[in-house]
Amino acid sequence: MPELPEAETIARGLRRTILGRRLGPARFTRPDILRNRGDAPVSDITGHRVVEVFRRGKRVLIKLDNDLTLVFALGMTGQLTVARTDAACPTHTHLRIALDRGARELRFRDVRRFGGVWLLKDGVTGQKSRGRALGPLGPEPLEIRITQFRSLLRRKRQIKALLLDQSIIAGLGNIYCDEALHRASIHPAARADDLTPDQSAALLRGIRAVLREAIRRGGSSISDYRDAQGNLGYFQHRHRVYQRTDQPCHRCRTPIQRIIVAARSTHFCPACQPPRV
DNA sequence: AGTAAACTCCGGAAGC
DNA sequence: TGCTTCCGGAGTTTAC
Repeated sequence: MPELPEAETIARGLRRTILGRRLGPARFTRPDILRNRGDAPVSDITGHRVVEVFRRGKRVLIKLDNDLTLVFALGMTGQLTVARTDAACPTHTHLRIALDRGARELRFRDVRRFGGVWLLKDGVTGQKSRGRALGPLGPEPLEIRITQFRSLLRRKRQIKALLLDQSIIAGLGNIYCDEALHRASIHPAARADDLTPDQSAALLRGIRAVLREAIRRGGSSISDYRDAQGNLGYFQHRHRVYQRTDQPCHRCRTPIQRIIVAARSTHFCPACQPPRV
């Protein structure tokens, strides 16, 4: 499921393929995949150039030269790809935007439709209308400082629930939460405000390390994830706990356990990540 | 107020 | 073959 590294990989791929290109008309196969109404008619993107492609949290943003920004939330099964227009179009493709006078197109596909598209006016910094497209969104884990991170942890909630909360810190989902907590040797159900300063620092290091390595390997393809070229990621082969139930911990050989934390399936090593100090 | 849990969306996979 | 159940990102609702 697309989290920060997958969104980053897609954004980088799109930057290579559509930056500076002019968009043609958009065609919605599922009009309700456009989640906002009234910011601007979709026809306003036609004929405008892509001036910026970037990521915020788990979302991919495409900014145009007329200050309109397309925001893509990938949900669980979202795919954002560039393909030749004459190539077979898979089912559940909800939006197609022509490129290069129609030779190629940008395709948004989302089998379960937990994702969506927003068209925002005045860019993203124009705060006003961004509404559900982006906010409320916490700071970026790859940019946050340790003092700020520690202050985010001053709550009684379970640490994993906190990390999953996009309004606290942006971009982490189930996979990278589990992986980061394992790297930091912290139990996923530990109370955030029980972590020692050393544990908090280890956790931020774990988050950064796992995100950077996942980005380097093009993200994790668990079910539907593909990059902008339609390729699989490679990081799923490097997972140390996620979906490794009953397999040996890479550090101590203890079988990885699966429990439910924050209503999410949660994988951890009972020896390396003890419940209490 | 802060936190947690339940419910909603959706469709594919797995189990019976 | 045909049910039923599970899963999950994220918003909303309900309950402590």
